[in-house]
Amino acid sequence: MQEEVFDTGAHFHGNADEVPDMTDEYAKMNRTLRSAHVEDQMLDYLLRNCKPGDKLPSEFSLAEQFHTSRSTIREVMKSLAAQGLVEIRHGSGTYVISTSASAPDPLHLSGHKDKYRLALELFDVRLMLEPEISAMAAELRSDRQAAELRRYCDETEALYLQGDDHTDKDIEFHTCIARCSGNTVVQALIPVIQSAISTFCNVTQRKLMNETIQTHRWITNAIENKDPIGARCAMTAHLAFNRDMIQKMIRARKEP
Amino acid sequence: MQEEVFDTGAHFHGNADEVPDMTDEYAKMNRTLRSAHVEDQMLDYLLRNCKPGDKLPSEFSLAEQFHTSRSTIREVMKSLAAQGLVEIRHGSGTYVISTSASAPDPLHLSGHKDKYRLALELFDVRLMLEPEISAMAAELRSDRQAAELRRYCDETEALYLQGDDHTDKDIEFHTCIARCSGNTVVQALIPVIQSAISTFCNVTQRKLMNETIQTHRWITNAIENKDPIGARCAMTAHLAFNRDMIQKMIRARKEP
DNA sequence: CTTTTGTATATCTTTGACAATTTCACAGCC
DNA sequence: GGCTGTGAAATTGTCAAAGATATACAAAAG
Repeated sequence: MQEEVFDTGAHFHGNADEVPDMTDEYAKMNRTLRSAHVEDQMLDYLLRNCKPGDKLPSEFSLAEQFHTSRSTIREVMKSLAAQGLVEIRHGSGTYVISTSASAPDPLHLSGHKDKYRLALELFDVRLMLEPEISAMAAELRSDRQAAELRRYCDETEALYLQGDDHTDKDIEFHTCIARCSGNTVVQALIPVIQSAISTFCNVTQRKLMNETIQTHRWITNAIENKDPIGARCAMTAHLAFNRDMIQKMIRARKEP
Repeated sequence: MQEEVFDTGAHFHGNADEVPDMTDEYAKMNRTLRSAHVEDQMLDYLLRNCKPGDKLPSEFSLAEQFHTSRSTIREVMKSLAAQGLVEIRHGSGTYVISTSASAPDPLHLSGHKDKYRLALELFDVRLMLEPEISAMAAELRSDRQAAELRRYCDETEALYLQGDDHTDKDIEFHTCIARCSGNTVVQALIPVIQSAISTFCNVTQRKLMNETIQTHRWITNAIENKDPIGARCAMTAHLAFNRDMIQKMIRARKEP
């Protein structure tokens, strides 16, 4: 009773003679390997719609939904399992372990002495990367990605109103922008940097959330309107505001 | 010709202390999954007997040596690839990336499909980070650091005149600038990015070295003169030149 | 209620075949 | 000689089908 939860982008499979040439979206991808594409989509889905503990559809079912073979699905799953994202239980099924694809501390930032200063440096790096990335995202985004960003805004606000922690959603939002930009390096970098901020520094404050929600919408609007300069400005403002917050915390701790 | 390099523990060598023939008994006794066992052995072998760059036997050959099927081998390889230990190249073979469990590829960039595009993305990231870092370095450098930069320039030129590879010195030079800036995050990031370029992309060309040496001196002079804007410009020019080189290589490969 | 049994479902493994890609030697040309 | 392209060989990628093995769950037996 597993519904079609995955949007494989490859519907309209009525003709059994031959898959013409994938689909419009596939055609854009320059003939990349099937498994890599499936893995990307799977990763997208895991990061977006899954909670730890969730059970994935069976391999057979996944193979059908992705219009591929069980072997391919198995190899993708093995890869995801090796990355610690899912766990495969023989005879039972495949389960989501974690929805953040980040290793604990790949850059060895944990040994830093002054956590405020580390936070400042991390925000400096973000200020170099993310405004530019946002501009690129505004130019290159797909319609589906724009909708995704908007959804993250809504979900973050919902978590805020509930009083829950929105750190993970925040990371996903910024990672999604990196994904829109098409730059896979930044895409890998953002979650590492951001989770380092939340893990080692813990400088989030509740009064920041309001700003976060508002500015995230601002950024989203700019990207949706394909306005690169606007996106760059909004992202710069967002990060600068947060950096200033930390700067003030440092001063407050040192002066009095 | 690939010899029998793997001791699968499942041969009929007649070692009494060693496990007796258990080609079929593995599953029964150990209860561990076949693929997990093969992966363990493979990992053992990689960590002990392999150097980065080594080519592994073909999947078919491995399947024979481990008394298993190609599918199982493939799944093991997918898992190892996801851990950044090996790289699988379609039509070519499987190659060792790293022999240490410590991540030399913490961002998992090795699995990228198109190495030219990856190089481009890496340079894009450097273009976001390093000009700014250079400007900071120009303001914050110490006298000893300036001398250090100058020494790197000399050493790089010496290597060039000898005809040796100067990749490592190049990485040290840029890392040193990051150190001057005081930002430890960028300092950790630069070597990762730059070694990824030289490891996964291998787009260095001898005619680039001349430009490298000249521009490195330009950058060094600006930092020495405490000229932030000059340092930013020089670094931008340096990276932009290299990025353009790659862009041309991509065009050359696609157009004809 | 507890234990056993049976059944359905899921993953694991094997086998065989073919497609896609890369590599390399070799012939042909300037 | 040096360059080019062409085709065979090697290698990974994908697909399909079948049986083996492990788990989950419900029904039956004690």
